[in-house]
Amino acid sequence: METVTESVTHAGAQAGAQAGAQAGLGFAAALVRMSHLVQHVFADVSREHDVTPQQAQLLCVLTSGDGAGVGMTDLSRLLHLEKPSLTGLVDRVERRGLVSRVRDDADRRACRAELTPEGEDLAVRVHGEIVARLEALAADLPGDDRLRVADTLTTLLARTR
Amino acid sequence: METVTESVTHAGAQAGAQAGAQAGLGFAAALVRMSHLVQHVFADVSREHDVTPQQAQLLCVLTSGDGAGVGMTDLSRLLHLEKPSLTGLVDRVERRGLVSRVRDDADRRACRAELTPEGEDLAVRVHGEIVARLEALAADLPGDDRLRVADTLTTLLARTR
DNA sequence: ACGAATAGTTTGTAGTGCTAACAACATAGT
DNA sequence: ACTATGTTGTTAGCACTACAAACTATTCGT
Repeated sequence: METVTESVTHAGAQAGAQAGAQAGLGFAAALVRMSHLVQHVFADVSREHDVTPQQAQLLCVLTSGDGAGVGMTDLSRLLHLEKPSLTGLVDRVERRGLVSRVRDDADRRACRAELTPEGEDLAVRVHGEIVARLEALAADLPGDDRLRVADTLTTLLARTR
Repeated sequence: METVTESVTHAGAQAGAQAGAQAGLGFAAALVRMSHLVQHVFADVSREHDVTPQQAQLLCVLTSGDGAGVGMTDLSRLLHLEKPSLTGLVDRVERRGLVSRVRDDADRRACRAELTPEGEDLAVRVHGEIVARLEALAADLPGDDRLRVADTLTTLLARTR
């Protein structure tokens, strides 16, 4: 616990020192900045494909499914959204013809969101473009480092489930 | 360049394969997931302090300054926001008494955004809490790995400036 | 069959972020 | 000095995001 507190002070001091220096960001600070960069890439790519980042994320989550569509409740968990937020998001994406709601035969309350062919197409293009840009950013990084980062982050992510 | 293309296909195949497996995410996929996690932490902490993530980010950026405040144009660059978006954001944060606009003596068009004492206080608390949670998440990670990730990401971030 | 739980939607509110159009000031050119 | 041009920040209007509270329709436990 002392380690944590110490790191906080440390990172705070660094952040206050100089904005553009980039000399040895703390672990947390590096993650935060990286997160902003990723969000930025996400926003750029989404915009170029005429959807919002949230809509793009919805499409990408749907591609990960087995193709049978995902229920609204599951989706809200996957996207960390309350149900009313999701209703609106799916509404807007459905209006654009990228997704369609399919009523569940087994449970007449439920419905699943499925990608339309255009939605599938867009999702694949957006996903590919985002991955490509991130890989491109790291292109001149030693392959070893890239692998270690991916592995370490994967481990860290696994612990949060 | 071939490496990039290959990685894309690779990551795409992995993403489609299984959602919860977590076995060896690609570099880009790991970054994207990490980004979502960070965003989530940001949102949680901000909410607990009764501000939005965007407002919290604004406060944090202002603490990094030398205390003399930051001009709106500079802020919009730092936050990747168009100027009208920033006007609104600063309006709302100013209404909450966390920031105040100070007119520039040298250029009477310009103004600088400065943290009020309460804003400074909140910024420090939010920043500390975010860093603490991220460090806590990585607490059971080997210190070596944590350092390497921080260094590699710092290098990567430096190249995008 | 009846009450509680669940799936999703509607309503109302606050905030976000963009473009286009604007007002005020600063600066360079003549 | 004076006008043209650029800069700084704002306003207006739009679409989207996200939430809580309240609602409808259906399912499930007993």
